[in-house]
Amino acid sequence: MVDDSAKGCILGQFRDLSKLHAREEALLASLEENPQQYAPDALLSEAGKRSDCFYTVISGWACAERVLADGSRQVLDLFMPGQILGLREISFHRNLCDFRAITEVTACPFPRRHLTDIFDQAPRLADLFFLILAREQSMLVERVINIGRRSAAQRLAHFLVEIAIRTKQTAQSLTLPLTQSIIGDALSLSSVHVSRTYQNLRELGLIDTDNGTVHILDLDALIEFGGFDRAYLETFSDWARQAPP
Amino acid sequence: MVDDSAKGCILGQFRDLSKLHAREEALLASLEENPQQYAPDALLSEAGKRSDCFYTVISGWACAERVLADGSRQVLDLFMPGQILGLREISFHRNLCDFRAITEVTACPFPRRHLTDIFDQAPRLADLFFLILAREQSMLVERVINIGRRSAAQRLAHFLVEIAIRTKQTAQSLTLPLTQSIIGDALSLSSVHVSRTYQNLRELGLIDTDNGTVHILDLDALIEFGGFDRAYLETFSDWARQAPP
DNA sequence: CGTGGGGTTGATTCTTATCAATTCGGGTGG
DNA sequence: CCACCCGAATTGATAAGAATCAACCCCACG
Repeated sequence: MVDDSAKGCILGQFRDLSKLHAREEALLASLEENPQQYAPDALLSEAGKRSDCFYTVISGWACAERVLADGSRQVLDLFMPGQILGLREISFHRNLCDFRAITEVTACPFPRRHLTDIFDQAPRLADLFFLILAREQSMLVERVINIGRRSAAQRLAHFLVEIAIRTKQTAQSLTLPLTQSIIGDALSLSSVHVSRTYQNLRELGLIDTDNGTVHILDLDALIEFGGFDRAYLETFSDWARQAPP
Repeated sequence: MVDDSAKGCILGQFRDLSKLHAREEALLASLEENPQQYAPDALLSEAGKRSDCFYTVISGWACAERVLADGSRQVLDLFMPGQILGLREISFHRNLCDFRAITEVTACPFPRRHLTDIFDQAPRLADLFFLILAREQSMLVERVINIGRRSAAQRLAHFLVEIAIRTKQTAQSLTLPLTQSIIGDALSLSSVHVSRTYQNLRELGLIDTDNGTVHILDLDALIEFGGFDRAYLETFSDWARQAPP
């Protein structure tokens, strides 16, 4: 169980992975000392620019995106409260993609160097960051498969299930602050086709929609239909060094 | 410059990232003590199975793939000598995808636990593994963009450039031990369409092919055409703790 | 009341998949 | 050395899925 104090901060996902010491929790909390506000559509960080920050998302939704030469856009990840944004960029001294606020966002930037300090002071947290990075990678793998191998309807079904599980809105009604255009850019579909595909899923009796909320009528059927496999979000290994007593 | 002793072992990519101590090099070398042979098409490791190994590839090509319920296949990564295979699976106790030899492969399995030992004994190597994982993730991002947003011809162009750069076959002729069917599964195209697309690129004067080797007639044009950006393979940050003197 | 962004609908076009037949090339066995 | 075989590559014909273009609706907001 994640207690309430972990809402809207990154402790939650770390606690999912391992029991933490007070000192480790304090170190993680130190990443969230400098909250900033970002308006919808604002860039937290821009492709091609030198960047030496990560961000933790406190509230709101953000995304990683890449805009191609022809103006088309691919949304690469969605970030929700409690997630770390920009980790993968650490390998490079220039950003490879944009990070953009979707809704009003509160996020805490912290310098890359801070992460090495943390690794120094709590080597075991390095393991956990490693796990988190690996898990993000698995989500990208699902994205490749979703975009590469599934029909529009399956893609959307898979996407909705992923969001439902990630936001723990297991109940039927799912609030998405996403326009169909953003969903299209995430699933490599045109916004027009997202609209038709919603209709399609409604006709199949899998979901119902009204105005920004999606009602999942039959979660199991949606999971089945979208070829969704919970494994990549839920079953974690016990690799990582244990906390000393 | 990478000296010859780093050919076919993972030292090469670590040295690209940072200067290493003899002790660190010895630790890395300890990952490559147990070479195994795999026939073409053999599975190193299978989706859904419990797994607690990584592999370093010594020779030959391998891939990560996922086979869907309907029998279609998505190739997720290609692995060449000197690369580490299976890192991302560390988050999970079951494999999320297959790892398969494409050619005859020599690879060294080593247990996950070994990695924590290394992190204990050389914390700075943890940073470098972190960087490598992040870089792999960036390659996946390019894959998403390639599959999601580019035409078949651009995809193939991008793919060929990536392979050329990764294998350092900068010269015009590029040897690929890949059937068009595998290329199709990697680019989310049918094998038939890969054939037509090759033809397309030949007509554009960008490449020429004969029997498993591709001649890149105009690398710059191919890069331009495929929308390729070297950044994700080449410019690395200097994050990571420095070697103590 | 206008205005504008998001969503819906219809008509058409484009890209790529699919299916089927044929060719090519390397390896094998007689 | 030749006949055969098999997997890979090519070619052609057709079909499906999604993009694009354009019009229109709805509604929140000034």
